[in-house]
Amino acid sequence: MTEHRGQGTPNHPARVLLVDDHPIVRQGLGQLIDAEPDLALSAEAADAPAALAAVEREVPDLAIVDISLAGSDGLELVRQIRERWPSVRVLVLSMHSESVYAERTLSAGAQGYIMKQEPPDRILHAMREVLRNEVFLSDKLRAKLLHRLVGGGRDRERTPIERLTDRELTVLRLIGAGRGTRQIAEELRLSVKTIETYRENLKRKLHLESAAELVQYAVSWLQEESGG
Amino acid sequence: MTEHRGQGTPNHPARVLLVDDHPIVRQGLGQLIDAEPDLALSAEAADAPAALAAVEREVPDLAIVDISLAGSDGLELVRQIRERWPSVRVLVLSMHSESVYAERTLSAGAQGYIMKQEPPDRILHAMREVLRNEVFLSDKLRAKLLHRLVGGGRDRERTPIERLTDRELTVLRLIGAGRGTRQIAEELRLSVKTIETYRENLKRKLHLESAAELVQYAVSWLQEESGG
DNA sequence: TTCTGCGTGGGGGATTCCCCGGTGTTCCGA
DNA sequence: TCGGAACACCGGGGAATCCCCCACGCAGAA
Repeated sequence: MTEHRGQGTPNHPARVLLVDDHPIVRQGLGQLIDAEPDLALSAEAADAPAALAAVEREVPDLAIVDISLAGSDGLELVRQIRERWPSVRVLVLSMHSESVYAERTLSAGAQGYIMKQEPPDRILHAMREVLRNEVFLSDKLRAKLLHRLVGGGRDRERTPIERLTDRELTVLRLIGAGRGTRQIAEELRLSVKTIETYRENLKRKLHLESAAELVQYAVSWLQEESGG
Repeated sequence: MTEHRGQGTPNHPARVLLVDDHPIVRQGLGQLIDAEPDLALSAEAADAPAALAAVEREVPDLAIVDISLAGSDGLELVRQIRERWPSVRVLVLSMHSESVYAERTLSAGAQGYIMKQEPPDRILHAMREVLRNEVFLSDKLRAKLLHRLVGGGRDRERTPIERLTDRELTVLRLIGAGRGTRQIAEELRLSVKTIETYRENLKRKLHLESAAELVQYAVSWLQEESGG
């Protein structure tokens, strides 16, 4: 087996780029990385343009990206990094609960998703897993995805959104637009019961646990759709 | 003039308590404080109960509190600290834009408000100002508050969000995070009926027509809050 | 044909929505 | 010092919904 760049041996520590708009978070992560002999801080960036410039300049082994960057979209940054520098692995660090964002970050090209609430040693573990070319996810999320593979035949490469029916997609848009069940039924000239069925199907297919989470998902998905 | 405790002389460094639910942020702030001879890290806490226990045990000179603690309300924590230990000064550290939260934190008893987007030396400066018994705010916010005192027309220039009650704002955040009514009631240890009342008030104050619109509003508001 | 997915609808209990009402406290101005 | 807001909290009750089941017809695929 040929040698991989950035495997993180003590002789050649893996070079890490931090992308977060909070200086304190960068400081905390930087210290965390400095204390590890197999990791080295390559550069820091506070926004997407600076991050892309740093990637171009440094071509790090790993980029840790906060998806809720000020102004622009962290997801789009992940997409651009992975598209133009496939060798740069990406670990997404977020303060949001994984139910809404984790799958999107993976389909944007990230190799891992971890929350800021996690303890430092777990974050280090996530970084090393991603550097070893493994995918890092919480056990809960991993179970979700595995469960899908077992049941699903050829659908595994499709994003959850793409597995939705036309009608389900229409209903999802209307939910994201702030419409209630009865209102959707009237607009589509369908029974309220039918809309309820679609909402159930949406919850199941998108792995959401409640109607509240469904609306949250729909609104943020719709914003991402129309906003970039 | 008698000597004040915790003035932060090199002989008696000011003792600082960190309250934040993100370990990385605590690490970054902790390192920041350790590097300063006039400041000393007293304790850390990840949630409100642990913070209150730490205050009781340590009685620090300064508490740095993140208002968006997981689940419960950081504002309420500030209130309780200031009520029971008036000698403990509080600096609120937040990722949210100051226009919404800064005034509330001041009237809850905090002596300062600073955003996580600020550079570390400015955060240190804010800590020292508060320890010197000065109020720390950004110039912009300081001007805004003065302007409000001069001009009598108070509510005219206030955004609908700024007219919300503290509790209403907390509930709005939880709605935007995808929580249902029952879940919010459990997290805040209140009756379901109380949460229903807050939702009604939110709808009325934000000029929304239905629960669906309220959730839509809450989700998109929270996204632009945490992203900009 | 049989099977599977899709669009459509229903039953029924639990929960929420949405309007009404109330209490107790705090704070502020007359 | 005496209202009178504003705020936090809670309840009743009927309508609407959520959320778990199920069913039917129809198209295309196996």
